[in-house]
Amino acid sequence: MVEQNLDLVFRALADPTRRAILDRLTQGEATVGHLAEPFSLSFAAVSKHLGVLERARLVTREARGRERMCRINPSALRDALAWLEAHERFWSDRLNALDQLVGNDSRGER
Amino acid sequence: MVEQNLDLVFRALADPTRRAILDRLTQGEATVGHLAEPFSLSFAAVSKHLGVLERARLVTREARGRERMCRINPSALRDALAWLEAHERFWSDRLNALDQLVGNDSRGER
DNA sequence: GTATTATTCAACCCAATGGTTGAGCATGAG
DNA sequence: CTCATGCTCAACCATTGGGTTGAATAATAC
Repeated sequence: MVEQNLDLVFRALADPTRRAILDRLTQGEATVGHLAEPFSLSFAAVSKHLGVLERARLVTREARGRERMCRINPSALRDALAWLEAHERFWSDRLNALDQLVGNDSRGER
Repeated sequence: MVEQNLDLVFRALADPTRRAILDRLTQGEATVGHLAEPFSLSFAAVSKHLGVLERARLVTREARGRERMCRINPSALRDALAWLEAHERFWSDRLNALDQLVGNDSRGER
């Protein structure tokens, strides 16, 4: 997994519209038009967002007639998850250690 | 956990310098100057990066004498992890289902 | 007190982002 | 064939982002 991929993936995830699109796509594939509906955005804007997701390899677009079917790209997801899991594991350990150090259960506090 | 926090966290993670800083901080707290060393960047640039990480609540800076000690912020981390874990779990399930559907083990392929 | 060190702030530059609109291009419908 | 549909592309605009430099602040060293 290349460092640069992480840039693209995290940047892609940093936008609420794009996260909403991803959420929507977890319910199944959808056309660009269908994906655009919920947003008060121009068609082209949504198309651009899909471009960002596609470049991050989080989504694939496939021409189907004159429509474009979009779906989540599993293999790319694994790369991102690998990084996240590694850090999650490390940090979780560290957090537990910190909790003990502090001597209270500060989990979930804000 | 607010949507906007995710924006800040993911955006913060989208930069290789900032990820390197985080990696460095997992080995223990460090001053701004110490963190800046490995990079061929101005002091101010690193200070800015730390500002981004701080605003995302991934890092805290604490004045210690004339130095500023930086460390990873556990409680903020938990918020981000909650989101990541939820999606990881969902996607993992979906990926497994896809593997079975395709009828091969495509895990980790590129 | 003065000089030095550690860090931030402010102003600036340039490239990239997120948005718009309007034209362009296939494909499907009549 | 013609027209409408679905989508992308290109040009543009305003804002943000990452970087720089130089001045400002604050604590330590001498």
